[in-house]
Amino acid sequence: MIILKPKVIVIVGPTASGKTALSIELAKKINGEIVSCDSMQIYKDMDIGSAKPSIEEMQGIKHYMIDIVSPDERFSVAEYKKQAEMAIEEILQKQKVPIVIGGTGLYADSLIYGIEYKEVEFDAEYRNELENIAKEPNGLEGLYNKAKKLDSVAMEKISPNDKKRILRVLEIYHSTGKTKTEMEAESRKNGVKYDYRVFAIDMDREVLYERINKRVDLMLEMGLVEEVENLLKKYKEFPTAMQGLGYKEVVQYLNGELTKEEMIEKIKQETRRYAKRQLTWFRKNKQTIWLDGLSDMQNNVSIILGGIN
RNA sequence: GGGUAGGUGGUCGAGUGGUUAAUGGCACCAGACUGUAAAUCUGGCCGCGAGAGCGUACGUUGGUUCGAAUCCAACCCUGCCCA
Repeated sequence: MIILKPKVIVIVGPTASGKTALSIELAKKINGEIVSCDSMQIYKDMDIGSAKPSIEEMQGIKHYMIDIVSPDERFSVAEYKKQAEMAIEEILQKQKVPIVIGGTGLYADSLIYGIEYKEVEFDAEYRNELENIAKEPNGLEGLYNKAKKLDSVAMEKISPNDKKRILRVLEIYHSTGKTKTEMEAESRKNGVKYDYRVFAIDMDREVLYERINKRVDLMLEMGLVEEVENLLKKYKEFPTAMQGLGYKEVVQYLNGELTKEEMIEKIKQETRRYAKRQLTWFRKNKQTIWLDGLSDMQNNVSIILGGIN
């Protein structure tokens, strides 16, 4: 007898494509609960800028993976994967349908492909050391070559300019004694735990960009600047949280590096570019069923219902 | 009205007689992506063509020249200064 893996619905899509509304509609219809897949909504006190769904919007549907870490803590995909799977398990135990929803492709893939992240200690001192070397003239080039000697396979895909990934290759080796390539091979060993059904929302690019622009204006009206001011007051450091779109620009504005108009334009522009990158990511998965964000929501719900049977 | 600086590809901005379809930045498009991912990086980017290539381009119209975005003339427009 074949044991079927439990079904898990995944809905991805660029910012401002209507994921929240669709997911809640769907959850109501199929007795589902929502697992957020968003690298910024995990942070507490970052509500407006991360477009977190409000209590009213949630309409009583339980949401997981929102407000789970403090902005002054370091977070990572590995952490996400672990906790999100626990959430999925919990929902399944309740005989409900897990709906993973969000725009962070890396996080979504960690679930969809069942990537197992082995323990890798974060060594702040080593990171620092590497950062300093990278700052020197030809420093990055040296690190690139060093990484290439360690793991030429991984480095084939990494540009000599890609500091972040070069550092990562070195860090992995530094703290585990294994290469990134070895780690990746191990990470896929266990296979996928659930029967993921992936849907992605797309929409006319121009309309999407319009919606993004409007949403940024709305965020400002809702008090994004005040939100950032409060964050800065409340927390001392932001190892990962301040990478969030909208947040770093407001900080620049508060520091006098940008005028208000420049800040607004920059947030809009960066958000548009981000949306484009998200779409690129989602296109990679050929199993994905695409939805048109501009078509009727009930229609999209039906497509999803059809896609999970 | 006088003087002066200028008008370059979607935009900003180099280029001052020929390897110039025109450096670069930005936007835009496409792509990559396994522990910072709303991050980081790569490629393309006048039109047509798979390509060789062809066509059209540096305010306008003429001119000089074997050859002009680059020199000359007139005109149009913009900024600044003086009236």
